[in-house]
Amino acid sequence: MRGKVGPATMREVAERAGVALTTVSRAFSNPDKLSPDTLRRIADASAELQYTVNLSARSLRKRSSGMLLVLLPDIGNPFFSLVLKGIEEGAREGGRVLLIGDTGSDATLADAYAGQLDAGTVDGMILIDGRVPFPHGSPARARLMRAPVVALSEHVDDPSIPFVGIDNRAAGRDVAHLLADLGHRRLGHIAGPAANGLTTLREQGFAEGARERGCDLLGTATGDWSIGSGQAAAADILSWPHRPTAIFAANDEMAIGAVHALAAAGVSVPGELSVVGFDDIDFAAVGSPALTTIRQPRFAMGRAAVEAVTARIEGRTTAEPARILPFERVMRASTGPLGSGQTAAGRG
Amino acid sequence: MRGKVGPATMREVAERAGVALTTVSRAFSNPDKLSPDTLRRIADASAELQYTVNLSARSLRKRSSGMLLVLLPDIGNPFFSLVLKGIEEGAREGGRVLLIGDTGSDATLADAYAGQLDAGTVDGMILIDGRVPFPHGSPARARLMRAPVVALSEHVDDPSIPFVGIDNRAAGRDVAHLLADLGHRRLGHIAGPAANGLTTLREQGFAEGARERGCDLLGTATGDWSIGSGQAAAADILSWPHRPTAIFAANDEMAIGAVHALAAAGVSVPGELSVVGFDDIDFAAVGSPALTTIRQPRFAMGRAAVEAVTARIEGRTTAEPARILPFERVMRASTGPLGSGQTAAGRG
DNA sequence: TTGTACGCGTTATCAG
DNA sequence: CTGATAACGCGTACAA
Repeated sequence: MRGKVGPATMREVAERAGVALTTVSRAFSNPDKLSPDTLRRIADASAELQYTVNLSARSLRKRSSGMLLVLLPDIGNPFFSLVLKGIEEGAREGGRVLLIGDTGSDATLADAYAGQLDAGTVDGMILIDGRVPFPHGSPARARLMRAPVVALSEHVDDPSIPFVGIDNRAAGRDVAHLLADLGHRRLGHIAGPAANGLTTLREQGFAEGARERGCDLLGTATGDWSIGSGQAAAADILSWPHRPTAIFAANDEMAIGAVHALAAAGVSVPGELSVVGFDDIDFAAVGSPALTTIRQPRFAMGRAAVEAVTARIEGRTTAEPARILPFERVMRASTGPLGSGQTAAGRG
Repeated sequence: MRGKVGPATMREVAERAGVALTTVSRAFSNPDKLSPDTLRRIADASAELQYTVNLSARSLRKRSSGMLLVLLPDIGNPFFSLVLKGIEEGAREGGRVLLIGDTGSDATLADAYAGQLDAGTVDGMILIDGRVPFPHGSPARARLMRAPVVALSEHVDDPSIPFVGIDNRAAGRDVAHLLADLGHRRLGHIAGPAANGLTTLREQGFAEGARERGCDLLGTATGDWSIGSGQAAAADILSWPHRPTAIFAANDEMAIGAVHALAAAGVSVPGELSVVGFDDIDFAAVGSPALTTIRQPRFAMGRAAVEAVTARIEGRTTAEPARILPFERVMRASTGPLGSGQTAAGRG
């Protein structure tokens, strides 16, 4: 007498619709090959039973799950929000769903997540944390390399994995040029964490651009992308024997933290010190002063990344090794020409 | 001659380790019940083959997947970042993984995601978008109600679903009291989208608190939680015939937008107008002026929510109908006593 | 166009 | 403590 508990199965739908199990299965994969009448009966039966395909079973059978795994270092970083929206939208259009792994930059954890790909639980993987799971040379790594994987935003050390993102080095150079064009000659940098690929590229580019324009890169303070680390870095910079007239923070959060610390220390921005950020997150536009920054096409990056994995999943050979998207200068109020503000205490 | 392609299976591990398939299975679920020697051989074999359990198969068999589904309206909203971190951490500790569904507040989409729960693809669900999937009274809804589901941050219309979050009405009242204590009597409000439960609660609470202290709530401008909508709302408020001396924005982003628009319009904050936000996102602390706001314990909320679903999943009857966490006033520079700034142009 | 039969990789049950 | 065997729900040759 006890009724069934779980959701309906195909067999139940089949019985109710008066067709064979197979037919129901086909109704969900190859609807075109069924007679309209049969299809309708199945649709009705499914609706009445509120039937949903069991994804575990389908996935076991098809060796594919309709899931995309996204590995990122910190879901709390607002930079990722729009990127994820782009990925989400693209995945949805492709009928796939997102599994998000926040690795906290922990390799063991990342490997654990990646095991899902290896186990066939997910169809493809987007790496936003700059690291390829599994030790180089291991069988698991080898298998990973044959799977649909793309690196987003940050390069990974394996060149055979397609990359989607901007040219970070060029962007770093551009910041130096921008500052040089404003007349600045003494530059400072707030870098991201040392081991990070983005940190390196932006810093190298910045140094290169400075050199090209005959500017002095007075020094580099190291942060960890967070607002707080930007504040600390700014305090550090203020203690340097030779103070720069402009600083470039490798992301907006550190730039915002720096601006805040500078204001607290009574240093006017951009009057005494110009500040440039990176990413153009939403809050960059509404700070005071609003932040000059480099805009990354975050949403488009997300879309491009899904497109790339999807292509590989479906066997389309769009195997471009890299998809470099354009970045963009966004000039706002946190930068000004050299000496603009040194004269007076401020301009009201 | 063609080698196998996919990852190793239990059978292969079993063969290599010289044990039965069943034994390998047990090694991964009940390791305690195996002899150390057997366990070791299986461990070795697994390592050599880089074996990973196939989660689809396990999930099919166990009718549970080790996944938690999180439904949220907008992954781009920084409020969710820390909440998600809390959920993530809790899920991980429980050996579970996160499936994140960004519904964009779209009911159809939410239902599609929720179907996964129904199909047993996910073990539990955390609703952060204030809506229970599936029409009231439908079989699917009925099944959902028996599944481990909790509402986080925003109440849902079904009282039988446990809630985790703060008392938003009380928080709204508190803001009014806070402002009244500073001497303000003419208040304005920037509300969230009309259909939203959070909007209603905070607005009602604010109105209530204002009434209690004999303040006039001059009007309410409606936003959509975004920075831009806060800017627009502020512009609107400036056009009111009677201008308030303090406004409460229902979240920090709108508050930040408002402060920005106010500054652009030459209105000093808090000199001429005090502004209070809600949530205490990271950026609230580093704006200029830094934002007075109500802090929600975002991380703890996430943790509490996983704890609640996990309890239900594991059959522990911690079936509290609600888990109300404390909010906290955070006084910063965007509020000041009435009239503090009306006298002079500013205080250097 | 529709139905039959088998297997995907695991876990649970029951013996040994 | 260990092993054989039967499902779990679905997709896909193959046959009709």
